[in-house]
Amino acid sequence: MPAFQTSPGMRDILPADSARWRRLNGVFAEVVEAAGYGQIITPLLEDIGVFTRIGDATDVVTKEMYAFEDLGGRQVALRPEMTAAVCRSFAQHRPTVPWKVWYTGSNFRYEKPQRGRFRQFDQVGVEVLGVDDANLDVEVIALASEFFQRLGLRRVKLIVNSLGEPEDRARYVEALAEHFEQCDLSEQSRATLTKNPLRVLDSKREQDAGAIATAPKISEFYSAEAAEHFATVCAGLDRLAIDFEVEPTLVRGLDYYRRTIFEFQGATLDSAQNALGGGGRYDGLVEALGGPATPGIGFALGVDRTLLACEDEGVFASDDRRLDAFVVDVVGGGAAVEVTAELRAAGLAGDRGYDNRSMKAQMKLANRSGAAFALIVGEDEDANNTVVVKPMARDAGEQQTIPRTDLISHLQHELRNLR
RNA sequence: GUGGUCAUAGCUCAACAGGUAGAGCACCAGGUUGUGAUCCUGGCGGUUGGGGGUUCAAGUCCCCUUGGCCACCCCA
Repeated sequence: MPAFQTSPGMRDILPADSARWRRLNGVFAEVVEAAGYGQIITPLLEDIGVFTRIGDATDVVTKEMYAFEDLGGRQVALRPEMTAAVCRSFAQHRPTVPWKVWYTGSNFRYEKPQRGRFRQFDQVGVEVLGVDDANLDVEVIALASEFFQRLGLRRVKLIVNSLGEPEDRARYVEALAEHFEQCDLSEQSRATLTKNPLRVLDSKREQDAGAIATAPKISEFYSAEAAEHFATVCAGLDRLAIDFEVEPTLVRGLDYYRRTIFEFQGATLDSAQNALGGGGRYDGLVEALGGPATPGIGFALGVDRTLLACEDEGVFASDDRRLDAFVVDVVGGGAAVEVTAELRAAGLAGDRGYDNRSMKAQMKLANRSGAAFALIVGEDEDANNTVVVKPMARDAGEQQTIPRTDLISHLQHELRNLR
């Protein structure tokens, strides 16, 4: 019963998990940097208008924002997503296009937490501004796909769809509303219908299944350009041998999407929150934020959910931390301080015991640390300028007494033999 | 926001129909006066999430509250 604990939906990522966290970020950075993307770091806090001005009617911006007035009287919000912030940045700095950026960081949404859903959650993602080419859509989807592959995930399902041009989408929404009006929808879907008919397609309730199955299809409303754009995307994915399914009911959450949209689902995730990530085109978003008319596309992947999927697929088999050496300081003198510093200066990973604890206690620490060698500094060693080097592995041979001057080169030699 | 469910030691969990809280793991120490991982012995550790009520007596029953989990919703 601690006096304080993390606020609901927020948590500490402790060392055991943060290593995986770092690995995921590392893999992502490798994949996207190799494709010409540069990292962008934007503030956690933005003018609230960055998120509201785009006219999004979703819960994300209407009900779930951490919004408040700062001490200067500005209306601000913790970012609930990254895309709008990146577009704001584009409109502010007007970089030359194509502008290809990637990011990693936290977002905030005031939702009720459950498995795979937190109030502070991390995403990695990319955004590209200023390119209309459908082949870019292919590239962006391929990058996410490559990232999952590189992580070691095998059972990630890709679904894609196109919402058509804005006019196509508008006509479709109208037709959809008309259709659903005549159906016996669930109460919740009826409420959704008045806000955004598209999202009724997302309903998982059985009562709505029939109405959704008989609903008009977006593909019937595509203009020639939209149809061609989408066909190019599908052909490109085929060409790269990326498995995907066209899912006509995929609409994605945020309202600003146009044309290509896609989502990655964890096939193994036994959870309601199985969307690992998704994205799409949002031509028009930059303009809505006061910039020039600029096409855009991107995706965001949930770090927590991707890590859950990794867990389920057993991707991280062995990730225990390993030290090269652990210094056991029996005399509590300066020798151990020097030895530890020399280790680290030589680029070896080393820790040590403190508080003059018994040799036995410190050996236990050495064992627990996973160090390859224990370096014992006792009375004799301190007096003779030597260190006992003891291999910790079960069958790694006898310990040796080594002169301090030879310690580092001896260790480096021994470590090489271990690998 | 709605619904369900749960809350006991640092962790995982016990405690018959209300009788005054226990185990494993972890941690610490000793067995081994300079040596871990095994083994043995011992130790530390809890106002049973918080508050109120019923009762001679509440971890156990009732109410409120806080938090976790799961689902709806929403979405990553």
